[in-house]
Amino acid sequence: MDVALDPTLGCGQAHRWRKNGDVWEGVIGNDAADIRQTEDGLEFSGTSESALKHYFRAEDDLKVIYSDISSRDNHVSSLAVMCPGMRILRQPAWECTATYILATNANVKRIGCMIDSVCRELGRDIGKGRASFPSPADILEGIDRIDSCRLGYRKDRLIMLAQIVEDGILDPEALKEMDYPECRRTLLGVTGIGPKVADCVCLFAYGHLEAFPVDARISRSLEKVYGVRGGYDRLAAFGRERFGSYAGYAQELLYHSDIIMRSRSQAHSGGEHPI
DNA sequence: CATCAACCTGATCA
DNA sequence: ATGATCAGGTTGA
Repeated sequence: MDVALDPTLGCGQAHRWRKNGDVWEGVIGNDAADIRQTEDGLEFSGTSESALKHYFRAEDDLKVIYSDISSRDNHVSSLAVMCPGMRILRQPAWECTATYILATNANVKRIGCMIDSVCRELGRDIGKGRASFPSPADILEGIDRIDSCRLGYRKDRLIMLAQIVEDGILDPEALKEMDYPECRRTLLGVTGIGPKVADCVCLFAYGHLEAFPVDARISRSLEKVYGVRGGYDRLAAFGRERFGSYAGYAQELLYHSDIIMRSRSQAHSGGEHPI
């Protein structure tokens, strides 16, 4: 399995990975996993190889996927060359849905803070100072401690989500059987899940690789690179039509390149040299 | 279907 | 130092 850890774990599709030296520390399911990139693969502890392969979607043939989206678009083609080994993850359905409900209208840093505190306050200790992402029952049982997580208006949305899952009104497992349109439609029925979150969950949890989530970054990229502008549906449709059945991979490449570009331009803009 | 203000909170900027 | 603005959106009018 060819995978580049840095772009895969560091580009914001999953929010719980932190790089400590050359080791990526995080949580996969209930495993406190540590992963390190070596010359010829991965070195890992705290989890199993099968769990790792599942999480990294080892069955995705990057060669096929990259060449498909590259053949459709020159810009993405050059990004693919610059960023080999970036993979879409397969995150646990419940966790992914809950974290993306929390990840609305906040910057990356704050999203990380919110999710960390939710795990710390409501999840279970899994060793190495890490905690699992809380189950719906964990959240409902610890509901009196949730204020300390400072989720703002996301708090009620998270509680409602936990409640409908606990009540069996929404079954994250059942959505695995659905195709992309049905999965998306079902998710959109949940309070707090709009088109962007629905597409993220479709892509990062349910493996609908044709999903093309449009966030603020992608919106900027599409305008800058392709001169396309418009509302959510228009931009998402553009992405799916242009990049095809692996539009989600193209989206991640565009997203990742925007991070690189913006961090570069910031570094050259001057004016932010503290001390 | 497009537009728009309001919404928790914490960081950044003027 | 203190107020405005913004940040990986969603909702309801």
